[in-house]
Amino acid sequence: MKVLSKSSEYGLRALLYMVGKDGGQEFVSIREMSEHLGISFHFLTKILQSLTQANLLVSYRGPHGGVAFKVSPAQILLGDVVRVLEGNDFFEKCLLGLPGCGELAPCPMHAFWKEIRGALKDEFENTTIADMGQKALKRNLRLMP
Amino acid sequence: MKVLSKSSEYGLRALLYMVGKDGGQEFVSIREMSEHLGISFHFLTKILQSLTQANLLVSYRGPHGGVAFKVSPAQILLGDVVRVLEGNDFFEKCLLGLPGCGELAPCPMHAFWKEIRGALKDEFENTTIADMGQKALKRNLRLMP
DNA sequence: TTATAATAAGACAAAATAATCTTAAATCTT
DNA sequence: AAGATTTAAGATTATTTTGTCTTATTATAA
Repeated sequence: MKVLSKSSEYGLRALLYMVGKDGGQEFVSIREMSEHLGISFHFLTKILQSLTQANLLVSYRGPHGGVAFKVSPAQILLGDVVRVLEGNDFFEKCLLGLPGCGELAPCPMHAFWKEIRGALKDEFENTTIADMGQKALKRNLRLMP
Repeated sequence: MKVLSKSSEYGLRALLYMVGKDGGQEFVSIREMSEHLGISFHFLTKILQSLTQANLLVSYRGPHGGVAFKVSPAQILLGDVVRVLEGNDFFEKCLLGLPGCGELAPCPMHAFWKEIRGALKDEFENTTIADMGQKALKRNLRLMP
């Protein structure tokens, strides 16, 4: 049951790392993150570039460069992140992959999938990176393999 | 939010088609299904082979051959199908993909993911192919694109 | 101003998933 | 017995996702 792509997994873990570091105030080196989190540096760079282009982060080159939050982590929803990294229809897809599935022409799974999918969407649309970061920090939760 | 692989999508759709056809009594041609459902014949064949090898279906070659339920569709859980087609750990995976994530060493998402994942597992472990097929038949629900 | 450190961008490669093709084996019909 | 039909099995190809490598660009610092 793989819900998120590697891009989303890595992107979220990186953002949580950033919050955990200093509350998300200053530039964090991508190299440093890639090493601490056990993620390929170049791959992570591309993921964070997407988040930069989506105006969630800002980046800075040169010594002491890295990425920092452009929008406060208290205003970035988990849903915002996955929508950037996986597309806007992330929470809309049919469980059986049928293109036109919806209230008008539901597939056999539609009724119950709607519930589950809705619950996840709800969580993702009401939880911020800061919320998760707080929790992670307080209880010292894992961010790496 | 793609939860199931194409194999599972196709496999479930095929089983639902079989139930819808005659209540799952007689052999249904894979060719016929592939055409009705808009799925590649050879790919579907391989998927149904897996379900046959897992003893959920039986197959028969030659004219009027095909596949039929070995176990009654009223005794096949949705969970059984996806476990065959995607592996036994289907309902156990960490949202962030961290290998050891669990109660002892939870990731920041663990608490809420456990809930959602549990709800889905619950549905899959308490809903049979026959249940879904009944519903589909009654309301004439879609099985193809 | 030169060397160094860092991200940006895009080409390239590897791996996993999805789809197709070919040949074999089993079964039925005539 | 011969031919047609159908699944079985495995090889091959295509596509998508994931990961790596190289070169450029920007910034700092000596």
